[in-house]
Amino acid sequence: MRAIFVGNFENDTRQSDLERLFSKFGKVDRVDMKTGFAFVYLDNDRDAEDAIHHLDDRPFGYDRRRLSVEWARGERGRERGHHLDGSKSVANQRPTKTLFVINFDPLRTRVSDIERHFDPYGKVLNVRIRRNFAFVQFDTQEEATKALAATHLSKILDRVVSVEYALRDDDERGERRYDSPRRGGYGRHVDSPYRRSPSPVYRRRPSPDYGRARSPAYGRYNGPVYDRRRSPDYGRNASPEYGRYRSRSPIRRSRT
DNA sequence: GTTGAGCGTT
Repeated sequence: MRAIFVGNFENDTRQSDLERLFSKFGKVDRVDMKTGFAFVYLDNDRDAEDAIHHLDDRPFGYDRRRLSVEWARGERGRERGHHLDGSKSVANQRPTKTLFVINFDPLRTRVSDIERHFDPYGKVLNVRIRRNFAFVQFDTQEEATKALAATHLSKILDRVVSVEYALRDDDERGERRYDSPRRGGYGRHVDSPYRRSPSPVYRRRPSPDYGRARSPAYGRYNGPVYDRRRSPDYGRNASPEYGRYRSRSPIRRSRT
């Protein structure tokens, strides 16, 4: 089952919209909704071909933008056993009571939604959303494990989510941080004459800052973006300058 | 125009 790439739909297009659209051509296995594009899986590749032929370049949605529909490029789009759970296939080894949840709709999903979603599987102690992912902490490992099994690839607000064990359990979070400056002596790697990191740590992908206001530059305005329909202002245009890296200009002024 | 976001701070 190959993945079909779908692009150029409106930003408020939902997974179910695509599901509905593609289901006319065959059984939809799943839709992996990303931002601005999505991957659709039809059980039958023949049906997929069919869908591609019929849907590519076809006006869709309120704005009647022309969809881009084609076979997904890249390895992940090809057959290769499908660990296409959206995960990096290197899910976490070590079970933790805190689960890492990703791929929900970062704009609409709230803590309460996630909480409600995981609640049936145990006592949820804490839910935190950060950017495009969330952490759900359970009281016990059993609950967490059970919850993971039950919710991985389940839908939250219409989006299929990936659930994994978090790298760090909420419990064990940085107890060692500012514990006490130089106690014991596990700081042998810190006393180098150089600063911690001399070179600017390359940020990983410039992942969008969901939840936070991304200064202009995120999402080009192809025209009026406020009258799409619905509420013109979700309140996220506030905070004009959220970034500290506001001045990326060469004002490095090496201390003189 | 777009091809798979990935581990957090009180």
